[in-house]
Amino acid sequence: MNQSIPVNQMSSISKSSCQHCSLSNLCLPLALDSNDMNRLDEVVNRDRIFNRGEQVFTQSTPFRSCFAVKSGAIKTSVITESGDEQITGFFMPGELVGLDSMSDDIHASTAKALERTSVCEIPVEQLEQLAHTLPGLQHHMFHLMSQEIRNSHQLSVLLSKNTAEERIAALLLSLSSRFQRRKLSPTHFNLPMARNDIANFLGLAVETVSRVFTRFQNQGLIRARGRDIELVDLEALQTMALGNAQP
Amino acid sequence: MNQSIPVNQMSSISKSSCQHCSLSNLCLPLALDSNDMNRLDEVVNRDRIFNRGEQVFTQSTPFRSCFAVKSGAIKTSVITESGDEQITGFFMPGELVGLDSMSDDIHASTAKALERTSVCEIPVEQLEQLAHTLPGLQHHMFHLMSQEIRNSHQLSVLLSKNTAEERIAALLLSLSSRFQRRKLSPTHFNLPMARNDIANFLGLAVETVSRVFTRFQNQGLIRARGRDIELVDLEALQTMALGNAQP
DNA sequence: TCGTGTGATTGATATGAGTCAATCGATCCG
DNA sequence: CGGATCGATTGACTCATATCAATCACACGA
Repeated sequence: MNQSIPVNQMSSISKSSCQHCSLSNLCLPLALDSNDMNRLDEVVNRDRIFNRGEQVFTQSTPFRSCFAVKSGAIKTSVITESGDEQITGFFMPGELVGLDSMSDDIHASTAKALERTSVCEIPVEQLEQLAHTLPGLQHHMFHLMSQEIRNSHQLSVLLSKNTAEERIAALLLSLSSRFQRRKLSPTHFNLPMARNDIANFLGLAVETVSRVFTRFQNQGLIRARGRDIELVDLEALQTMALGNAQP
Repeated sequence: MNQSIPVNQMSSISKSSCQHCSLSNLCLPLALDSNDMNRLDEVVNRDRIFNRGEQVFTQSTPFRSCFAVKSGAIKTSVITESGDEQITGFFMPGELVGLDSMSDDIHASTAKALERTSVCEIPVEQLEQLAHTLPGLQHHMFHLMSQEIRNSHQLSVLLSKNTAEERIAALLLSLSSRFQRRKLSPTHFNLPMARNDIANFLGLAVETVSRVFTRFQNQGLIRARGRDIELVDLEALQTMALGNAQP
C-alpha cells in the first residue's frame, strides 16, 4: 500500500503522476496531500487518448469509471426517448466527467471528444474505496458533485429565463473564466465546440447562434473567425449575460 | 457505539426513529442495515415543522444541514443576479433537499415549504463523518447526488427541447410516479404547488400553464379542479411527454 | 486542379408562447 | 354580508426565435 516511488526516480515518471501533473491544482489531487496523492496515482489509468468525435463512454452502457480531462475537451449529452440529443455539459482540462452516473450501474449520458483529447480514467469502485479511506477525497467528491448540480441548475436558468444573446454571452464568459483558471488568455481562445454544439447546449437553432455571433461582432463585443474568438468588451458581455435586470 | 435500543422499547419511539419511519425504504436508511441506522438516528434532528411559505433554508446563508422531507412538500429555487427566481426542484416525502450545496459553505439555493411540511434535519458535518464510516451510506450519497444531476439534466432537456404541452405532461407524470412510489394513487392527487410554481419551474408563463391544463381537460387527458388533479389517460400523457418523436 | 462535403452564414417567413388586460372564483376578514 | 385580495382562467395581440431555403467558405481526397 505504501509502495511510493523514491524521489530520485520521480522525474522519469513526471508525465504520469498526479504529483507532477500541471492540473493538480484543479483536478482531484486538489483535495489531497502528497502522501495520499500516491494512493490516487495507483488507481488512475493515465493517458487514454481519444480522437475528435470518439466516444469516451456511451449512455446505457455499464458504468465503471469517471474521467478527468487532461487536454482537449469533451461534451456530454443525453439522448431522449424521442431520439434527440441534448448536450448537458462541456468539460475542459482539470474537470471530471461522468459524475452524473456515480454509484449507478449504467451511464446516464454519452461523452464524446470534441478534439483530440487525453483523459485519466478513474475506476469508480476504487475511487469510492479511496474516498472511504481519505475523508478529504470524499469531501471533495461531494463538492464536485454538488458543483455539477449547481452548474446544471445554472443551465436551467439560462434556458428558461434568458434570451439567445444572454445565453451566448453567458457561455462565452463561462469558457473565458475556465481558460483563465488554467492561466490561459481569458479573452482570446479557440472554441472547442462547433456552432451546432453551442446551439444544442443552449437550446437554440444553429442559425440563431450564428446571427448572435455576427450581431456581437458588429456591436464590437467580440471578434470571431470561425472557432477563433476574441472577447473585446468583457464588461458589456457581463452586463449582457446578467440579462434583463429591472431594478 | 452499539447502544441499540431493546426491541421491546422500540414502539415507544417509533415516531422518532429511522427504523420505524414509513419512508425508510425511500430515504437515507435505504442504504443501511438496522445497526447502522441507529448511528444515523443519533445525528438526525427530527420533526422540524415548517408552515406553507416558510423557508427551510436560504440562498447565500451558511450551509450546515441537508433535509429529508417527511411530509408535505418543498420547492427549491435559485435567485439570479438579475433578481428573478428559477425553481430548480420540487421535493416530496422521502426525498433529500440541499444536495446542491454539499461540502460547500453556503447554500446555493433557497428551500421553501409549499404546504405544512415536516422534515428531518441532517447536519452535513456529521453526515460526512457517518458516510466516511459507513461505505454503504457514502455509496448512497453518491447515488443520490448523481440522481440529482440527472434530474437537472432532464429538466434542461425539457426546457430546451419540449413544447409547453410536453413539459406539463412530463411534470404530471413525474409527480404521478412519485406518488406511486409512496403507495398513493398515481392517477388522482393534489398538486402541492401553485400554477405559478409550475410555470416558473417549466420556464413558461402562468397563462400558458393554465391554457394547457384546460386543453388537456378538453381532450380528456386529465380532470383538474384547482390543485385536485386526476390523470384520466395516462397512455396519452406518456406519448405526449415523449414529444415530437419523428421515426 | 477540381469536385464534394461539412459547417457557417444570411435572408424570408411562420408560429408558439409571452405580454397585456379583463374577468372570474374562492377565501378571508371587518 | 360585502369588499378586498390572491390565484386561475380566458382573450387579443406581439415578438423572439424556429423553420425553410439558399449561399458561402473552407478542408480534403482523388
